Amino acid sequence: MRDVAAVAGVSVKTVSRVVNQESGVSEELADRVSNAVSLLGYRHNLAASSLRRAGGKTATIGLLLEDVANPFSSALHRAIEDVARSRGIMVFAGSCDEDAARERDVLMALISRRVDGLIAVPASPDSSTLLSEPQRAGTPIVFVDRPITSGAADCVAVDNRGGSREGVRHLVAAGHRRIAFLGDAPSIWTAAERYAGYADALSWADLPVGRHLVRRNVRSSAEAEKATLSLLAQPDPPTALFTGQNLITMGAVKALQHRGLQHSVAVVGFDDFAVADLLDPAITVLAQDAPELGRLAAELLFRRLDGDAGPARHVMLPTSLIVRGSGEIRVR
Amino acid sequence: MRDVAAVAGVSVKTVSRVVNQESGVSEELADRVSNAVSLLGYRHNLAASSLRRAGGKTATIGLLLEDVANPFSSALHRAIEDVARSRGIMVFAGSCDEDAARERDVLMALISRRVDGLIAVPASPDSSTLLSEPQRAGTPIVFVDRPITSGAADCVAVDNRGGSREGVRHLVAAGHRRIAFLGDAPSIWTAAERYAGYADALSWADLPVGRHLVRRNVRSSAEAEKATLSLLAQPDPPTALFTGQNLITMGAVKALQHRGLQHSVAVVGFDDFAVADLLDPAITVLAQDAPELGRLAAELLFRRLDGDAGPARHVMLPTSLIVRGSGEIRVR
DNA sequence: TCTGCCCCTGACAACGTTGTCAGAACAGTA
DNA sequence: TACTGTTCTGACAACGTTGTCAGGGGCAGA
Repeated sequence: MRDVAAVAGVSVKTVSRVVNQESGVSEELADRVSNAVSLLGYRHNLAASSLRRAGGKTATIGLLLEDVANPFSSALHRAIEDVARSRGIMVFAGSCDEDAARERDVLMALISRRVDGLIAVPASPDSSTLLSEPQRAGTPIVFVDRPITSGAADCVAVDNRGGSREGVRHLVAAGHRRIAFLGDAPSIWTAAERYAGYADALSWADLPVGRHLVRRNVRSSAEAEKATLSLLAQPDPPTALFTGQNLITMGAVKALQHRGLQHSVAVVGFDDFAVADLLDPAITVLAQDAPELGRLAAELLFRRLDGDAGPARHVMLPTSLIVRGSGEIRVR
Repeated sequence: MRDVAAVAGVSVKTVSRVVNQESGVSEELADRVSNAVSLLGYRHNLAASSLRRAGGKTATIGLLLEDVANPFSSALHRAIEDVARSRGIMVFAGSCDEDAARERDVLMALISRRVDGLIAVPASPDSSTLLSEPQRAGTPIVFVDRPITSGAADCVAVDNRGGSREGVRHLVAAGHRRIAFLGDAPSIWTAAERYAGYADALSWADLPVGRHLVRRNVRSSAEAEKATLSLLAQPDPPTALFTGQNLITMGAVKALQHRGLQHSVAVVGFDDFAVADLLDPAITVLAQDAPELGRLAAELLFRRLDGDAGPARHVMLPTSLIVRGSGEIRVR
């Protein structure tokens, strides 16, 4: 900037004014400065700028995701990026792998970089650092997909419980009475909610929640496949499966295909996935609108950055049941 | 930091020393400082630090992707993140949507933020800004998935042409002589290479490249579906399809299912995708190792950041043919 | 001609750090 | 005791920018 000023024969402050498009610089000087800028290939240094500027805004937000490579996370990421970009803001994204220690590391790295705001999918609902550290630093944080129970904070999530209830009722309506549940670890809030919805629907239909029909610690597609095989090998096997997550759905379908039961055992899965409609039968799912979730979270965050100091808001989005075939297989 | 110094009764420089874990601070003072740090909840400001520090490193790299939400891009992203994190470096990722103007915007935003290095999937092979701007700023850049032709630069890519050749030969070996090609816009380097591999294989087998069997501007799954239907409606329809990208593969499969031809028309696709093995028939694909691609790109970049000033390197990874059924359907 | 006002412009300090260097305190040696 | 060397500490300037404020010049009105 000093060099530009020297070439243009003005002061650095005038260069600063031109670069920031402030008013009150004569056209002639502005032109001289612009020319010097392109001559020297000068690029504005945002870090130095935000250091001095009021509020020290860095035009940067941080994103704590489960895994940037997972389709749900990356759909959130993209939606948030789009909102951020419309305001000239860049996004740091970090993967936490459902691991509290890793989550804390990423959080601290983001705070060190003085992000203006944070959006997080919390690994655990009772993380205290996720609330206290941003608060201490004066950085607003919005939670997506899962709330946090250790304090009040903005949150955008889907109606996991209601959606699951609807999905399981759909199976009941097809005549099923032995409906199995396969889900992620109950420590994950969404998995717990989805199980609760399953239990709701069964009790609404006056059906018992059979322990032998429930698998609540399924962590991967391969585990889902094994768990499904073990469910099917029982004396009184389920006639329908409710799967609590897309990887689990895929594993379960694989197991059904393996046993040649894909046309006789019904499946409803939580979360849509690519080509679910190309399978035979096509898979009935409860879809959640991840882009919308991300967009809303970003807008909540930017409202905070714009000065909104109102009470914490909770936004709940509905899921939608997409009927494709696998969930409409009637009981034999 | 000034506050911490006041509380600990030392100078700011001593606080700086403790925070950076420099040697040569007596244990007593270091303890006093540490206590003051946690008492006040002080957090190191990396932006200010990098402003002053030699070389002005920001411990940050930038990633220019096609779309953070696309599975290939996000797999790259994750692999790069993992290498970066092991060095305490955060990653900015931006989506360019194959659009040169958008790419330029993201690039400039990253340069303004003084990223230490860049990794890019270039939208076009002859972008000059993508080389000149980082060079001017002294920021090393590594290209992934596609090279850039307008100058010498590090690049990590897959053997698109060789892989496609292998895939098409596989179809030829199953007796096919009318093999269609469906691919993305030829302006995208990978699409052009894959088409070249297709043409190579046909000429190797002394088969003509029939214009009526080639569709080179397919941009989405829906377009692929339409294009496939039009190919099949011809008087002399193809007996096999070679699809140049996973969304195209999905669209083509959908069209085949629609016409009930999935068991009579062979398909080999470039790029693997989730549940390709659950379809009926399961889809034979040429898989590329995206995480490895990302890892290698990140390591090349960090080698540059560590001072390697050698000539530009090109790394080429092989693809692997995964035989699953759809590509082994023999000609009737 | 002088006063007052507005418009431009630039000098200077400050943002939160760290590199440089000099000084203080102490121990060891002649 | 005087000198040297080592270890620890702090004052100061600087990184690249912008907020603040004051000064210079031009113009209208008295």
